Amino acid sequence: MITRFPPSPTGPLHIGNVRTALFNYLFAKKHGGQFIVRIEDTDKTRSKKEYEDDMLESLVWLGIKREGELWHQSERTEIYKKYLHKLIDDGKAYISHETEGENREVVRFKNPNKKVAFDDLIRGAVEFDTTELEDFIIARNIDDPVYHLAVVVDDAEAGVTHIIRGEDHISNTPRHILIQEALGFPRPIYAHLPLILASDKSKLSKRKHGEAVSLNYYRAKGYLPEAMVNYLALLGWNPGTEQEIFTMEELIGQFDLAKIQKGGAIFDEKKLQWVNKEHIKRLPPEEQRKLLVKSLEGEPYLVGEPELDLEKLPWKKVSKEETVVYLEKVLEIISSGNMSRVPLDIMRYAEREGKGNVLWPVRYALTGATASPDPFIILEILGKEKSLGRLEKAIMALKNAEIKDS
RNA sequence: GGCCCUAUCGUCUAUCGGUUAGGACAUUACCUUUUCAAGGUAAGAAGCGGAGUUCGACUCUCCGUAGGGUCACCA
Repeated sequence: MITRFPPSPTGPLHIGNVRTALFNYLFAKKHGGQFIVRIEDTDKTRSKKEYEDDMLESLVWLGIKREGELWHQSERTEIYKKYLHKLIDDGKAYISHETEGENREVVRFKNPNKKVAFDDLIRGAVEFDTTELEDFIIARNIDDPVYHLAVVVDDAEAGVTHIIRGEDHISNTPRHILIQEALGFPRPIYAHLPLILASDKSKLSKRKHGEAVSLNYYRAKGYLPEAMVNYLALLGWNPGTEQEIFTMEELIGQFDLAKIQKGGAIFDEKKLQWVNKEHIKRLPPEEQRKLLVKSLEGEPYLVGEPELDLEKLPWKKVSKEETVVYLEKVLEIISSGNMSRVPLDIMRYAEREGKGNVLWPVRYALTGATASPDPFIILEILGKEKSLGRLEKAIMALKNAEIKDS
């Protein structure tokens, strides 16, 4: 059993492609087969080496491991040429003299104009009448094959048994089957995946939906590879149980093409966030802390000056006067102690006075946010000077308010 | 428009003829003295419409309707 992922290096790796690669990988691994990758760079003007490198590196990051050698279609023109000649010699294709277009002598496939039916693993029986395809082009010239010819040849030569790809390819399938038949290749088993949709239910596309369609966008936002894999696996597939958080190994063990959805699925970053959070929780504490700190970079309440609402500063029923006392004590601890034992001292004090009474106003004074990570992390990120400054400011504000009140 | 595909809460989905239609994300409310990008409890929220098949349809068939994909010398 061999599955494949054939990206075209004309842009950064797309979320939809990631899922397609993942499903091919999971299916192959589940059945002890092989997962291969091949670069479809027959479009010489749009293909770029940097995109290829990015895609390959992305797969490594995700933990999707390819096997076998990496084919480049651009290096296989002699092979395609051989098959092109065979087709022409057999009368299954012919050189067509065009009156329009750049290339005057394209190679066209002689369409037998028949009905082509295939059993799709996800959709069941699908039938097309190929007549409307007419004598479609399979090469720009004898040295320059078009996608349809190249895929069929490569899949056959690589021994690909299962073609799992996006639904947008379903209408290409009859063409491919026709070429396979003309060349005497065996027919692989097809499975067409439902598309990943944007919130407007249209296919996710760079043109329409911008950066949010590329894996790099989410990677830069700090999402874990495990979370991307987990979430994407759940888009259009489910194990039939109520488990939602999976490791790659678990996915491989439970993956089943028969449980794939037929309709498209909208990509929901909110749920991705939740999946990501669940994976973070399963990490060792030091890793979690590192991630937390990293994710806080650029947080508005850390970068700019926090706006304080004095009413929110004291915890619950605590008065402003008492809050001032608590904050001044913390201020003292921070300015006198060395930073490494400050958290311990504050905690000890807070436990004596009531954790909420002390910790809440400290955290709020530092961030101006009613929800944020704990005060100690904030303290560490802000540093001694900045933290002291913010605490002093809060204390001053409280004192001024008291004067006004009385 | 032709061809193809699809159709359960806002979203991802369970259900393979008989269920108070289940779960998760999100939302809302409440709780929590807060080492908390948190946790807990609760609530609201769905079978596109119409025929048929059947004792019985979310589930099967057909017809509508809606949405999507595709119609390149791009992959």
